[in-house]
Amino acid sequence: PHGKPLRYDGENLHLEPEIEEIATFYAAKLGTEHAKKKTFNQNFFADFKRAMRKHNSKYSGIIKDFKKCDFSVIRAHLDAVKAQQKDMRPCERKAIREAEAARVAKYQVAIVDGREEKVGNYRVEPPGLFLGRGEHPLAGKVKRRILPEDVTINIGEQETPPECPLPGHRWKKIVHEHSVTWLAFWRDSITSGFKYVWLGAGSAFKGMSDHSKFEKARKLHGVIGHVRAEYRRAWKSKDLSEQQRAVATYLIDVLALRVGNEKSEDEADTVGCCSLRFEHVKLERPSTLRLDFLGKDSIRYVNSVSVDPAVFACLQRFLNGKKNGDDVFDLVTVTSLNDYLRGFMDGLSGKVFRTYNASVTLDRLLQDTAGRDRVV
DNA sequence: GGTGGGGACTCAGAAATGTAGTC
DNA sequence: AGACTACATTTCTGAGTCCCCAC
Repeated sequence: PHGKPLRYDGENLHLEPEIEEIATFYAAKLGTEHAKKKTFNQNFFADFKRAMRKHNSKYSGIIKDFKKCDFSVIRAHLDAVKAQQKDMRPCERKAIREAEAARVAKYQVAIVDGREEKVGNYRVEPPGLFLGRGEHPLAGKVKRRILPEDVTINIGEQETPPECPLPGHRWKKIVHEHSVTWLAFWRDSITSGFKYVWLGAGSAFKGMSDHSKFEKARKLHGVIGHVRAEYRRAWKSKDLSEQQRAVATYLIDVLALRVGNEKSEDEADTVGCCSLRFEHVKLERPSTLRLDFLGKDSIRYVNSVSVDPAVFACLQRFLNGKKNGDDVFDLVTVTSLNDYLRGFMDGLSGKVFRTYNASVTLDRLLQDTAGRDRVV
């Protein structure tokens, strides 16, 4: 606790440590795009008030209006701490950095099947405000502190589990899973999703996995002709769901779209191929498809492509009678699409097309530059 | 068979940190 | 030598994919 007050309606309020910490999370985000968003501020303030009630804060009945909260004293303190670090002499800063590196060194490696491997993320995520990308409904919520009691450790039966770093605490569970590659996991307090500790990208597990990914893409090269012939045929199918599946496959193949799984209400509204809706698609005669949607990470995708006339006719049928909010591919699910793709080749799924597409593109660019005295 | 949640993995943008060049 | 800065690299963690299994 730094003891710096929150200014509220012109008064200095010295918050209890737990409350002060949350106020400090917000102060750290002042001036960022996050703190300009309504959802972010609303979620933060709701959690801030909830924390005050939970800790029986004496300010619980006082702090009621977000607009009267002024975090600038706390922010000034954070800025001062940063400036102080910056003002340190380089040799001093270096010494601190080296001491910290020595302290964490033992957490950065793991022995796997007798080999020493680098660990990727060896720290749990610290508490703070959930940021999220785009218009995330949960942005600004307080992400709680992860304690040893939240963490499951995966280690060999014969090995001594790592010592719990917090005195008086213990790990949630010690397991010996041989079919997975994670070293530890906990659940995220905001999304309730899994958060894992993995080995580094250079580890054997990650390397083998990457290798098999590219081998799969290479294998797709062998059957892509068959896949294409098959989906072209299915554009003319009498079965509308088959038509939809064939057009979706075409878009994934030609435009390298992501498959587009369903998302829940408490996530940002983003889409991929199978979740495209009426409002994301425009058809322009004679045969231009115009796509405009928010994809992964709420990155906008805008593209106009000339498509096969048969695809254009299919899309006209799919959109017929639909309105905003309706799925373009209402008869296709990601599961059904991947089941269909697996019929062509073991392990084939929508994702493989993106790896394949990128690999073919890189290969072509390398061919194009070959022989021309260029560094690539 | 369709659906829905659990679970484990990759992908990827933002933020933090490091480095090299210039004054 | 140090400050300043632009650019590169690394870290962090949120956002996807996909498979499994129960109902």
